[in-house]
Amino acid sequence: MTATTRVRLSPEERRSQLLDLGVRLLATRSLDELSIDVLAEEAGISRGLLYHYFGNKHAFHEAVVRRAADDLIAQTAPPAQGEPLERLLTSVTAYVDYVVTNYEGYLSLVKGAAGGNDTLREIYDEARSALTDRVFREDAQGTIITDTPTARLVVRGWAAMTEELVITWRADPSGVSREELLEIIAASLPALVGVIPG
Amino acid sequence: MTATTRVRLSPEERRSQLLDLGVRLLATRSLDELSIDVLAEEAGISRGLLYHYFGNKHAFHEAVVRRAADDLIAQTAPPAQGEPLERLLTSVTAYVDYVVTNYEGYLSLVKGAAGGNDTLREIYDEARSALTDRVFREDAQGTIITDTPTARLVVRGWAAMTEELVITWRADPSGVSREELLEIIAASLPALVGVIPG
DNA sequence: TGCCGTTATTGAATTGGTGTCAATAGACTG
DNA sequence: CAGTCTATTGACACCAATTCAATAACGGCA
Repeated sequence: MTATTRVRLSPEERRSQLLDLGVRLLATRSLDELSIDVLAEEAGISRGLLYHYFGNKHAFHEAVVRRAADDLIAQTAPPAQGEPLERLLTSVTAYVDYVVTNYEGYLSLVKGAAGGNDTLREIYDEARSALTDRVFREDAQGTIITDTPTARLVVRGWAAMTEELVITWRADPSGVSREELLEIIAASLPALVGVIPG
Repeated sequence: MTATTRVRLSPEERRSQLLDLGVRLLATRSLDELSIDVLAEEAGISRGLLYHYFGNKHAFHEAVVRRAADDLIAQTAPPAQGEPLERLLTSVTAYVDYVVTNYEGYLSLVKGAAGGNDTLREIYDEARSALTDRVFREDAQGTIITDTPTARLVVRGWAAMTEELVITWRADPSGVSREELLEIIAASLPALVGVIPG
């Protein structure tokens, strides 16, 4: 068919192109439907080239997930200035909007990472931390929360809850406004922290 | 090797044997590592027989997940009697203990279902509902919570948080006792409900 | 402008697991 | 104890993952 002459790119360009395409395709299919065949076809290259760059399918999937996670992290960076609670709200808002906009792709990312191997889960965990730890890293005064094992556990739980809320809401927003959702998420953290025994 | 003569069982027996084995093997490997080859080998039957009973791998996986979910539901059934809050605590306790005991298998179930197709996710959702809806189904008076779209959303978020808490805690319980964990989970629901706007 | 070397890229062959199906052989029945 | 039903098998077709020796763009140099 497309008997075009082969195009030769620099390794960085090619690698980047393939990763971008991989992330983009996650909006249409799940991670494990993202086969070497499909990717090569869409990219207009041979399957062999993918192996040249990524070694095997798992490694390719890892690289794609990492790229997607980096996108997320970059777009939800909390502001450098402001009150802890205010920064929290800003960051959460960015997260909600990101998920709303990139819904299908985000779903593939989450499901793929959760169902995948340990490496995938680690990458995903890092992205989650970006949403939580960063906001409190500079909250050394403990305005919101003091750093204990229990507090860490609760914050982690809060992050899981937040993800579930946003995904569920985005799938069916009926009856709940974006502002209500944001309010619930932001107010939840102090409420949960208040529940810590001791 | 095992050149045993073939054994002929009734369809119900065989089916049940294969599902039990499938659930048991989830403690050792993930859902998609549970290949037809592995199962047939472990069961001492031919691959063809698995296809005879389940049609294809997906259907087999669904059946295994459903069986595992049924186990969970059965073992976390809330008591018929008692105050709503008390019943909640009992049910949550059963859930925590179930996860602690069947950790590896539960992980495979959760990851497999989350990463899988819609059918798998539905089965998994039902199991989650067993932990939440059942407790409140008879709470028609609204002692704990009134039934609104927002409340449903929050309860769903609470369930996701609970799962994350238990799994994370079980992986590394240092610094947090089982009783503290239970207290956090049980107290979280009223705390979260209190955060609902309006 | 045209040759040359480097290396990005290909495609054919191999491997491994999924799914199909006609043939085989337990167990029950008369 | 032969006959029937059907649980069970094993060989084969198929598709996706993976390997690797051969190929051909592109930049540099004459």
